[in-house]
Amino acid sequence: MNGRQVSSSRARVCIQDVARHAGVSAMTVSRALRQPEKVSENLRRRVAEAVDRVGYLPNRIAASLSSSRSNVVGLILPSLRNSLFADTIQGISDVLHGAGHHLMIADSGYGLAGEEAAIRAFLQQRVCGLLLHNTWHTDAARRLIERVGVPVAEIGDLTPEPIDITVSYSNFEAARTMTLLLARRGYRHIGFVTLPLKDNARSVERQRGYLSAVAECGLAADPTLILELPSGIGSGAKAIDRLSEVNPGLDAIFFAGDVLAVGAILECRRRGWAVPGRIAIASFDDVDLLSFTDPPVTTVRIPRYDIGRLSAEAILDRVSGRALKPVTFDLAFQIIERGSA
Amino acid sequence: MNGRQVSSSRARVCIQDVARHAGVSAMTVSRALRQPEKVSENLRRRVAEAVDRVGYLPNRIAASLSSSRSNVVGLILPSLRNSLFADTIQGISDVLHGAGHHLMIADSGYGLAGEEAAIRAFLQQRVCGLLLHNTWHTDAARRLIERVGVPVAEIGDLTPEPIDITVSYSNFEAARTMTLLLARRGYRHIGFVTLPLKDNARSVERQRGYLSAVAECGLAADPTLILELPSGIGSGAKAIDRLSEVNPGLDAIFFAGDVLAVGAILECRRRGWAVPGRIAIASFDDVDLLSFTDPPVTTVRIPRYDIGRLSAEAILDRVSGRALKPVTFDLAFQIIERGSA
DNA sequence: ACAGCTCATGTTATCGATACCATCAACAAA
DNA sequence: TTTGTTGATGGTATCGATAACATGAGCTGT
Repeated sequence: MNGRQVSSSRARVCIQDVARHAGVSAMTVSRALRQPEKVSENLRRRVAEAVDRVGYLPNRIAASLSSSRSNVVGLILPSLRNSLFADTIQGISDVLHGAGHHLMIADSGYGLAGEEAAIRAFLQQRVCGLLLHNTWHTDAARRLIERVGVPVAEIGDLTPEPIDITVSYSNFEAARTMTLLLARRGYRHIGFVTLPLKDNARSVERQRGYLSAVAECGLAADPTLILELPSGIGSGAKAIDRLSEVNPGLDAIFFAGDVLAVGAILECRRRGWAVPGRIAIASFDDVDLLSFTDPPVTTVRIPRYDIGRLSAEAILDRVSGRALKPVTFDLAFQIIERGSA
Repeated sequence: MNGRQVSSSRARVCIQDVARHAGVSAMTVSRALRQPEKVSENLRRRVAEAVDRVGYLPNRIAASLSSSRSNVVGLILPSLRNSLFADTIQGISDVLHGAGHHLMIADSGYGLAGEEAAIRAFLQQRVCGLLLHNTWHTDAARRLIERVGVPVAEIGDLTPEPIDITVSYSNFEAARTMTLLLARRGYRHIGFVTLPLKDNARSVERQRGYLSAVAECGLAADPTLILELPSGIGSGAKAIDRLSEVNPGLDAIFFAGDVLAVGAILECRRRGWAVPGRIAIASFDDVDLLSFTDPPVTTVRIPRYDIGRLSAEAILDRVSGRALKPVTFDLAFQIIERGSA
């Protein structure tokens, strides 16, 4: 007897104890719980009884080790603070929990190195799938994932070099489409405000979309029309300030993310500028607030909940062997035309 | 040889393989990785080399089972969609990941039964600690937690019957204080808008705080001044509508949560009502938007990030044995006086 | 020079469940 | 009656790491 330390107070109940109480073997208990249809009616009842008599809580850690099968999916986001991710998380969670799986969350701190660290940590936890919001990754991260062979879904953007599954929309097309809309409406000096570009494929793609549209329309690609600002409402006001100062002819601004546009609307009102009379405003991401401002803001709506739901489903399909090959879901974004442009 | 199915393609590397390559025992590898100071300089190097030659990823599942120690903390929120929780999650995550721990998240769907299910699931995953936003729980949930003996921190409110650790602020006092402020400012017909009360201790406490303040000031506890509405900006406008219709004398509204107040501000502007001239508005939770509206909104600021940080720290202290007893952190809320009241 | 220590490393049993195979009863087919 | 088949249950090795103890080399002090 190799008496390993056992915290005496709380008696850990294991499957053996249940087996004893039910007068069967551990194996049978395991089966009765996981494949009730495989055991006799009678046994099923006896086991169920024993389970709650002794207060048995199956040990998923042991089950995972034994079956080399995990029921945890890891999600890595740039930041947990950004409320835009909330819908996606809910979509993921709804699917996973509905299927008896669990969700682990980490943030990359908006950095590739941070993402790699999180991936490594999750692989050590033996997650059965990974959901990555980033589409840029370090080489080491890609190698790790490939070597382990874990299913991965990238959900932040469509990408030319997917690791595996992709469930997203085209940031490029979304930004391009919105810019074209502004041009079609007759705006000729369209400012563009982007969130930080560093390590952020989505921001870069949106900017490319803007530039592409501008070129298509034969408008000047004036670098003074572009501004990179940190997230937050305050940045909206700052953008109005800076862009209009340098570009007197400015007649529209496309805010490529977050709640920037709300700040801009408020700032315009403060200045007494008519929107869209004096300046038009467009946004990215349909935060519900945008429909309540005066005027309500024209924006790109992203199917965030669905991205979460579908990506989780794709991962589960892979985990369960129902699907085997990489797939790409190109979810449609939607332009919501409101009064601001 | 009991050939268990092994997916042949991806060779799982285990500690034994590292040991072989380094010419030492598995135990030594384990030590070299976890307690480098316990092995010779020389070995440390050889093991490190072997680790990345063979591409070893420690299996935390096996480690947990073997040591009966987990490095995963479970967090249960009423909903993942609510962006108010984002700061708290970030606080928790920062602490946990800084200590090599992980975060599992589930939502209770704003229901006690949902919470119990999530707790049970997390205990099966053998989390080393639980963070609960609710302070109301089913009896079964309380029994489960007690029997397992896992450290728990309740973070949504201070409570007279804590399970264990509490890290929060007093919803009652916060609401009471704000209501008193309004009364002191001379408002006599103070409306109160609450989020749904069902299964939600926080909402109930806030309402109690309001009622307590109203009573203290000798104002009438008029039930027509109280309105229960679902979350969302739209509810703000609806509240203005309904309350002012029934109560012509209404001179202030205290919105006890979420972004309700923003909707109200926007609605007032639409109606051309002066704030606070025609009606004063106060809010709960300092969403940054509230400081950008016109007028900016007087509100209660909750130290959400700190709640996350401190609760995670408290759990880790308990897990590591540094702390043993239940504690309560009563974090101060803060009244932010702005122009709306 | 030898008991007594310390420090580095190895051996073995174990955590709790599951995969795989063995077994055995009941029953159908020949 | 015998063989084959099906269905229910049990036995044993195993997943991959770690705790606890064992070992053995090098060192100290008297």
